[in-house]
Amino acid sequence: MDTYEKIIGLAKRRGFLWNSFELYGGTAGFYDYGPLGATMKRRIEDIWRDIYVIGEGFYEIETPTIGIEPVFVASGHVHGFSDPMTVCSNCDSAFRADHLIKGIVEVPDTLSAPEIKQLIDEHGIKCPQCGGVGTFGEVFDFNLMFKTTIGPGTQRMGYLRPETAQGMFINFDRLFRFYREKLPFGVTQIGKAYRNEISPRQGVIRLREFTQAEAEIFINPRDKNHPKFSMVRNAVLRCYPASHQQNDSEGGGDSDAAGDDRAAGVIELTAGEAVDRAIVAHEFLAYHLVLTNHFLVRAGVDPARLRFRQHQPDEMAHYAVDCWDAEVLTDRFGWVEVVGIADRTDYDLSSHANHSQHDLSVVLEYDTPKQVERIVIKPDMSMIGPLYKDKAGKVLAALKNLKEEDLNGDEISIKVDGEEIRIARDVVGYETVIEEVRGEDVIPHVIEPSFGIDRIIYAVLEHSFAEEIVDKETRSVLRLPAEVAPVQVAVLPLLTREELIDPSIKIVDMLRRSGILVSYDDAGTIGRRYRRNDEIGTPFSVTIDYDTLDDDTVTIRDRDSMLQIRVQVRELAEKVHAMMRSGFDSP
RNA sequence: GCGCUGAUGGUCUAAUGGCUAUGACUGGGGCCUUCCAAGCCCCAGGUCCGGGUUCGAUUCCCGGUCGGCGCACCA
Repeated sequence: MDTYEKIIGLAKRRGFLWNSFELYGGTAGFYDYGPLGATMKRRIEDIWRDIYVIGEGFYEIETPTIGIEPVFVASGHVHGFSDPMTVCSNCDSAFRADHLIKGIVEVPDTLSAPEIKQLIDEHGIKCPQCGGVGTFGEVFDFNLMFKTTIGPGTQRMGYLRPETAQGMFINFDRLFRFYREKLPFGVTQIGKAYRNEISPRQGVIRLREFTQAEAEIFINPRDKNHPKFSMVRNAVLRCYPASHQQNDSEGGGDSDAAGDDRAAGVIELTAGEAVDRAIVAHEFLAYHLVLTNHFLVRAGVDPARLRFRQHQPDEMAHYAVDCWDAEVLTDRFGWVEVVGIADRTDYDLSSHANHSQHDLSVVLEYDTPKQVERIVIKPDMSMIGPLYKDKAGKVLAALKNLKEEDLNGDEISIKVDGEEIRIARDVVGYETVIEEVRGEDVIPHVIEPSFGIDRIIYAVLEHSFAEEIVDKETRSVLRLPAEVAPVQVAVLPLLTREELIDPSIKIVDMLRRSGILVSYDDAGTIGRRYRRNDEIGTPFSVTIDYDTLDDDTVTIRDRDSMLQIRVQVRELAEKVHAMMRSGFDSP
């Protein structure tokens, strides 16, 4: 049994993760979070909020999970998020149609489905599976977005969002005002996204409905330095730069098997070095690599099984400047992407500006207004008007665009509708004025860290899972950080006796009132109950014994060391809170 | 989506063309028990779905669903 099986088995048995719709036979690509899973997920999301919403001041917004068609036309998902496919009628194998004609056309992306089909037929493409010629059926587009209709009738198309990002981009102008028209600012969203995967497998690693936590940070394209970079300059990152990935068969490599040397190309360096040596494109991106690293480790990812892999140039979206994936090492799937951190430039805002016909540029005010010398051209319209009649308007516009150097000589040459027109110099007057320019129009660039919460939860489960031999028995333990454990304290009467149960119940109430997630368990022997709690990652167990009745003390038992300390009941809540922050207080 | 393969209590598993479908673990109740899955008694719980063959199907056949592996896919 490999680790994946153990984790999924444990998660199923103990109420972390269940296959959805199991009562009706189940459906691939959907998972339910059970009581412990949902609690753990919420707590991981809260760590994320603590870092991004509170720590960075990036407010969280909430936008619909259904989007209208124009949004996804602008984002490129309607056209780009689908793949042309075709099926061989002989062996029923399905193929990417554009891949079949790769050797024939340079850019198959631009072709329509019928055009691809025609090329396949003309060139007698063989089926890679069975070798059949002329066996391919029609080429059809398979779009990975779930489609629906909005309102009665079927007129208006809607799509379930394939990412949460677009909801933030299309609110840019509102957000910019909210943040009082200053760059940089950030906004976040945690929510569901949907992709109708062709063949989802690998359990929770590839889902049709999943949770994303995304931040969109709008920055000044002229200044990608980060105001707080000095605070993270010395933070160490495990980087796997594109230039070190040559030996990998594929840049992606997220699910290729084995390979113990995969760490070979990984280098450890500080964020400062990464920027100084131009390994990471700029400070803003490096700052967010560090922040991502903080978050993942705090959530319970093993730092030794975490790396930042840079996208290869051909792997990156064409508009992106630089892109890094946080990857975690898993037992069965190898390195798996859990976070993508990209500089998306002005691609999204420009595209929405074009498609929506709304200007999304902002004025960047200079610190001090610049004095700019400018010439103002003053043509004599009483001459030009009668001379050029219906063309006069265009002539005027062309003249206004002239530069000072164009005004030398006796004649001025302009082009109107491709025709050269010469105008006597003395018809056009001009003067030089000093203007105050307060700023310039720019479209902000976007830094986007995008987190796959479900994958992170799986990674945390796997990385915190351990089996150890204690007294010849195997002890399964989830070494979850106290901050993410779905049960923080188990309260256990040493024996199932009324005189111990009564004070135990009182202690449960007391701890719960102080905000601790408590479970109470009096079934079976004390050892069995410790093991049960080890398996779900409960960091501390409080045991009530006969000494409790005498001197009002209880023991606190530490999940990881299995050691115990004795504390006064009146100090218990405070001690537990302290230990959840800074670890078990060893005897 | 294609090919191969599997599916029996919550979990793991045995067996079978007809008989009360096996066992372990877990779970519930009780006895015992003064700190790391001890023991004893009792209880609950199962043949993935649909169709076919058959007097009779959990078992054989076909289709579906789900899982695993390989191929393809993973903006």
